Amino acid sequence: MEIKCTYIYICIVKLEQAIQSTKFKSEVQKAGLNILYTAWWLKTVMSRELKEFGLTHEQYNVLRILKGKHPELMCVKDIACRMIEKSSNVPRIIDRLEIKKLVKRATSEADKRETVISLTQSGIAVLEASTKQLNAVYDDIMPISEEEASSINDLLEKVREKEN
Amino acid sequence: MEIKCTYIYICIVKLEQAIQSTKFKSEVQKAGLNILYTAWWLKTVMSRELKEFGLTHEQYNVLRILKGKHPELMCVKDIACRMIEKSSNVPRIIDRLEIKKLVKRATSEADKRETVISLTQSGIAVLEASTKQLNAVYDDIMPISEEEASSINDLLEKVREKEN
DNA sequence: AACTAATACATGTATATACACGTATTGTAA
DNA sequence: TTACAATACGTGTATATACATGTATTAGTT
Repeated sequence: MEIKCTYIYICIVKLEQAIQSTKFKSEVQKAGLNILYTAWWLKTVMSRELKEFGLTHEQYNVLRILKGKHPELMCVKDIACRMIEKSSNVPRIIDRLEIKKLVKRATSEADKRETVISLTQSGIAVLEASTKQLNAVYDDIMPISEEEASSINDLLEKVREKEN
Repeated sequence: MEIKCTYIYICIVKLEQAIQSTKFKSEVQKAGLNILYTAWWLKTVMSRELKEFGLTHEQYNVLRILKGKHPELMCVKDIACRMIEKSSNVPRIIDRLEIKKLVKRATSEADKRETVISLTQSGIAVLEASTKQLNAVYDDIMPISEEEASSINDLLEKVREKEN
């Protein structure tokens, strides 16, 4: 795949080629870099697809979370704790989605501190179309078996074991 | 580990807890989310350490790349192609490093379009101290064997196989 | 009931990301 | 040799990230 960046065109597979480095302190350190690089690569591929729908990666993530509870309303903190990147500024992401009329904001009756968010019909439509596209791409770009995927899941959870 | 975020405190290990979701379309999709989440987690842990040295993750990355060729000078594009996140805006990262006197800019004699960058003594000192700290943390937070790390490396490279 | 702490979220700032574009310099071709 | 394309990198814009702070509301304490 050719990814256009500001300064370079890349077409790479191995980490050594990707970051032009051959000496790693250990396999563990290399794994750390590999995780960071693979995440960047995944985000780049997905963002490219989402762009067609006028969505960023994080905007899509918020829509997907809302869909998970739809037609229930969700408050900002419940969305935030489901985000992949926990430090995302959810109110601001909702700002952009609201401008595009993909979600609606309202003040909660039960607790007036809370802002409750709901998907609009337009939001549902955009989410469904983009999800369909994204799933197709996902299947295509991740040529691994369910068993291999399971191994990755187990190993990554072991990596994070000491979340202390 | 307790990570302070704008809205929440988290103390989690399993992806299901991390993003409050139990239904994944497949192990492959879960692996995608796991990679994204683990990368965010790693960056957060490393950034916390780097903060003591007044460095961001990407600023550290640029210093590390410069060190790899030191005392050779490097131009901006050679730094860019070694970055983990390829879309980083390297000139701007160098701006911040220059303000902190950790690197020096000069125009290349051979090609006047190029800006060549070099580490200052202060830059070397800060890099060495932060690397020492970071390596200790790395060893501590990634409790996996070299063999397990190798598996991760092989699997992630398989994930990116279709970089087409 | 009044006071204080905690919670929810909006907003502000510095930096980074993603991408477009402008300017200077170099390479290439008519 | 003059034009034109390519390259290098700085700069501008919108959004996101990371974090601090302000305001309104609720919960808890005396």
